[in-house]
Amino acid sequence: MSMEGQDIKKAGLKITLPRLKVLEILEVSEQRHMSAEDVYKALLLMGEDIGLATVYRVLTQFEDAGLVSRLSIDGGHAVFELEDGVHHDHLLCVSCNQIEEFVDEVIEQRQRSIAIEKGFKMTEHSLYIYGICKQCQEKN
Amino acid sequence: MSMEGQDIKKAGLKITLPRLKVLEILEVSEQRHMSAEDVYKALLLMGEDIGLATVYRVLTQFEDAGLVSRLSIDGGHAVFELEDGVHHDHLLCVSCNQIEEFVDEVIEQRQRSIAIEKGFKMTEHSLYIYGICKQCQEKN
DNA sequence: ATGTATGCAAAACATTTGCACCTGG
DNA sequence: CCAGGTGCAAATGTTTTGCATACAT
Repeated sequence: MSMEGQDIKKAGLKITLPRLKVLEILEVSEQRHMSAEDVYKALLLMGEDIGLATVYRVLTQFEDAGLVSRLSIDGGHAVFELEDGVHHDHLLCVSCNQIEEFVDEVIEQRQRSIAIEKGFKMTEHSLYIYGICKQCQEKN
Repeated sequence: MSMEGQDIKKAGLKITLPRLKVLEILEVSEQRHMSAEDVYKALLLMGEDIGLATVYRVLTQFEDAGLVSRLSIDGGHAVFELEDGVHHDHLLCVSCNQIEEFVDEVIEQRQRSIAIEKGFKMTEHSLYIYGICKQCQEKN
């Protein structure tokens, strides 16, 4: 029995099989960024019979608990990643949908300044850089 | 007959009443950022009987033509703004949904550098700062 | 005339919710 | 035991699409 039950309990949630399995998928999956559908399919492959609605509910609860964070890709669907406590932004390949992460303190600082200039109390921000990754450029 | 017909024609589109009216709404409306639904309702108020599907189609065509740009707010629905040729990013008030614009050359430059560092050929980027605007802060 | 554009209703899509049943502590 | 969790199906909200009709050039 792994340790992640603790995280779930700390979030005020009961340790149930669906919640353990969703967390496990996020941890063991080769892809760091997964949609609810991705998680659902991975669970099916594992032989777990967990409904898609439950996957959505669990991911939302995990988000509220700070265990995962939700990225909203270009208006369309959401993807989730395990929260590691380190804020970062994302680069997305529009060709292969690969996602890379980056941290840039200059941008963070400018954002804070802009919010202050405009009289906003910043609650969060989202920055996505879209482009074609190295591998996809080489492919053409 | 206003001049905007030219823009529509340049985009390779026929000058039709729905297209002229949608463009007019975007130009005369007090709100610079409008959802398809907002445009649709404004048309109804004007007494124009234009279908919502047509509004979506026209806005998408205008986007392709570079006449408007589409913002994807926080995963949910899209809003459109007239394209003025000057790139800018957005600050959104999470309380009153007001949208402000800003331009920051430092952030633009850092984004370009990051794309290069990561081997990406940047195609576009989106940056949204969420927060509580001055007026909403004062209200509480 | 004829290729486009439009309106309507239906479909699509991601996500959420109501409700009866199940289950963890 | 029983509050909370789950599965399923139906509802949601936004956007898209099929198709028959109407219109711009």
